Amino acid sequence: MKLTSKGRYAVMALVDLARFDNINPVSLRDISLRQGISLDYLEQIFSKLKKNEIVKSIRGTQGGYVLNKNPNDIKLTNIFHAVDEKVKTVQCKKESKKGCNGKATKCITHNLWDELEIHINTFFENKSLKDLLTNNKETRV
Amino acid sequence: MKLTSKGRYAVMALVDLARFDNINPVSLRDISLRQGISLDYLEQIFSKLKKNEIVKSIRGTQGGYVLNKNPNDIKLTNIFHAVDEKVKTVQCKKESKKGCNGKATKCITHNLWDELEIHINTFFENKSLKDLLTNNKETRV
DNA sequence: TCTAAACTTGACCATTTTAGTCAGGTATGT
DNA sequence: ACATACCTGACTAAAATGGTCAAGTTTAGA
Ligand code: FES
Ligand code: FES
Repeated sequence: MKLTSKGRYAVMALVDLARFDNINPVSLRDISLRQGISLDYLEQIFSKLKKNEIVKSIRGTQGGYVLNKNPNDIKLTNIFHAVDEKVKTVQCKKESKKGCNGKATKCITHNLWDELEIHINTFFENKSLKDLLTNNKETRV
Repeated sequence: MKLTSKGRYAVMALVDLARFDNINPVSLRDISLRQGISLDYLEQIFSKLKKNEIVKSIRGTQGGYVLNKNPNDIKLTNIFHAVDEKVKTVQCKKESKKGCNGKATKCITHNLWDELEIHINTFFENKSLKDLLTNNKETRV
């Protein structure tokens, strides 16, 4: 169980973006420099964030990206979903009656993974970009 | 974020083992057949479980594996730790003062990943093998 | 109008991880 | 003796990861 850097970078970059978003759009080059993330990689990530309407782009000189929603309305769930960072704990298809072992019944640990998935998603749903802006906040779920 | 099948199988196999453990040791071959896990792979996994004193082995004919502790005392944490399934959310070294970006300060999302790690580990610590034995139990953390 | 900044797209790739397999062992109950 | 079952280490195909590279298009500003 781990977190890939695509999701990690996406959140990082959005926090950075939210901070500097006040007046002008923020260029990826700036984010790249401030956060130490490869520019080319950022472009891939923001392409997805844009498709999912989390950010808007402004082309041309002085262009950049802008949040497309209120930081309070951007949940971590949305971000992860946008960059295909999937919290996948069950192995089987959820709709299917079949188990992950190909047998006709769900495996003996199915319920466990399902619970875990809920547990993690709850965390992500309760956390918005705004929560991350105030740096030293104590948040317990 | 995902779960690898090594950890998944370990839990599966241990639940199976706990169920059939009453009188005789349980052979990996049986677990392999019942759960649809490759025997060779199971051997790797049980080798680690044994090193971590979660199971005991009994060699020879009619041999097999036996739990080394009360199911109530085997937490998911222990199992995952045994098979090197790591819940690693922060990227940086925890002890180090350096951030994941190599800079002198922790990155702007460090606290978030740290909270997440705690959140997940809490789940694993509160869940024992015994909890998994009664199949249709409702457990909410 | 020209140019540089910045977004856009898609192909490409090296490395690492995963999920095993294979080939040999060794111990032991019957 | 011999079958059963544990034990160990080496090996590997396939997928995921974490990028890079190249070739655009758009637009503000000089
Ligand atoms: S995870 Fe759903 S059947 Fe095994
Ligand atoms: S995760 Fe700890 S500094 Fe980035």
